[in-house]
Amino acid sequence: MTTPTIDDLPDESARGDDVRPTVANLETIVSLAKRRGFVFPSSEIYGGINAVWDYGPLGVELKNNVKRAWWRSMVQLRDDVVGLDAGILMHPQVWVTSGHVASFSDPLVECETCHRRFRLDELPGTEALSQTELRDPGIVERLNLRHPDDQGRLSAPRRFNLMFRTHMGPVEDEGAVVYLRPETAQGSYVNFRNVQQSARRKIPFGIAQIGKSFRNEISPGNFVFRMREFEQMEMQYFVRPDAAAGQFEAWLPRRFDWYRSYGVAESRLRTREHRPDELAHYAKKAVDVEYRFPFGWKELEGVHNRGDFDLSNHQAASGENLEYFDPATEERYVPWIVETAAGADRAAFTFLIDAYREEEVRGEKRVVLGFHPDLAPYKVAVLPLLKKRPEIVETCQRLLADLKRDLMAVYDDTAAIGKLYRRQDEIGTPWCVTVDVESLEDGAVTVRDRDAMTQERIPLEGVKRAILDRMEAARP
RNA sequence: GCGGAAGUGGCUCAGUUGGUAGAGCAUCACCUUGCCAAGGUGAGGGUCGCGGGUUCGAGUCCCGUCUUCCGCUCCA
Repeated sequence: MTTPTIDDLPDESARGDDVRPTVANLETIVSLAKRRGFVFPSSEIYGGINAVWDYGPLGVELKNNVKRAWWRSMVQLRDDVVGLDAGILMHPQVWVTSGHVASFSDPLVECETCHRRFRLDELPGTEALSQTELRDPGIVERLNLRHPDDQGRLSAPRRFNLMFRTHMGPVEDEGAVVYLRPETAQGSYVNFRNVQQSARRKIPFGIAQIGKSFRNEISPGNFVFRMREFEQMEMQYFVRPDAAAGQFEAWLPRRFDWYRSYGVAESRLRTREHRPDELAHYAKKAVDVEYRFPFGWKELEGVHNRGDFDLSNHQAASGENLEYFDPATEERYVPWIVETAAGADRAAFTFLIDAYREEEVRGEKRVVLGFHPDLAPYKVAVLPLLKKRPEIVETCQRLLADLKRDLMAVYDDTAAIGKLYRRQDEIGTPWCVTVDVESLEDGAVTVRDRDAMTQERIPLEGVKRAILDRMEAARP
């Protein structure tokens, strides 16, 4: 597979019709997710809590596999990116310096008559306003904005900060306020010098990080697409200032390609560049990789040129020197940063939706998940054709124990063979191994491939090798 | 957050003008069968999101609240 350049990527005008069947609606995938143990509503026995979801036995395998695949492509396979796991709690000054205390918020106005609150940018007459104008405290007065329903006077816009606050230590006063991080990136920035020196990296190099972030979103929703607690997979690439634009162009297609390489339909992927007025406060340029979800084209991952915004501000605020000295050219500069910011939950969600297939058998609709083998929760199921014969069950158990040493494997004997296969199809297990009466004679078993719908007799002792070889062959 | 819709066993739903809950699938057990959702018998599982009210009596009516979905909006 050749890596496309930025010009080869489909843009928002290229929204071709899918040839592959898609999930009819969100409810279908939500009920499948719950029925089979991928995702449950959080705290469900108490009525649930908004915008938090729990991963069940299969979901946690899927999400772990997604994170492992990302880490492999980003850290393991690259010489120029190293990993980091910074704390969720950071020094409060970090968020002042980063601009999140001031800017990471939505402007709200309150009606002085009915005391209801509105987003300023949703009021009639504010459509044309820029982000800067929306943050202007005098904007309501200047435009003489009123509550459309009762013509009540509106307060000046106040910001509703998207960061969760909590207290550090035993005293809950204002001086002890700390934030739950709204992005993992700042952990990489404040550790820039530590990582660069300890890992002896020369620019350009990157810091990769996977971890939880928290945003008190006003409008969460769409299942796990926008949650208040979510997991990010971010990579901060530190470059010479004059190399930032070129690195941006290089990273975007790599990230686009990553989703494709794990089986996401290219017709459901596209890129979209942010308009100047929708850029985040730190970004010079931003392009999203988007997926066509059942609820529309939505961002999967953002590639951002953050310039020297973060490091320069941290340098100024901390008084620490965060410049990089290039021994070859004897130059000294604050590096620019090209960031790739992906959502682990969104990625897992995408792979789940994109793996979804419906088949029709005898008028009955049934679901098959066609996960890439590296992402599938279980790689292989061991099934007895008859469970009456103890030797067959024992053979299954021995094989299972051997497979489990290297793979997620599962045994099931509580139904007829057709239903056992069916169950595995529904949770996306790529391979099934069936032990039958003949196996006791010839020491061979049937290996069934979900996608190819082929069956093959393989000697018992060669089964694990055969499956590992097939996984290796499918790996990007 | 605003506007609209909805919340009944794990899932999908039925439940007539209010009379103390049913089905299919799923799950489990046993019998039968033995390579692609098999058949039979049986079992478990719901104070109908939660709280209050009206009523002799509420899944069915009223109020509140929580949650989900669709739209607006926004980010990973």
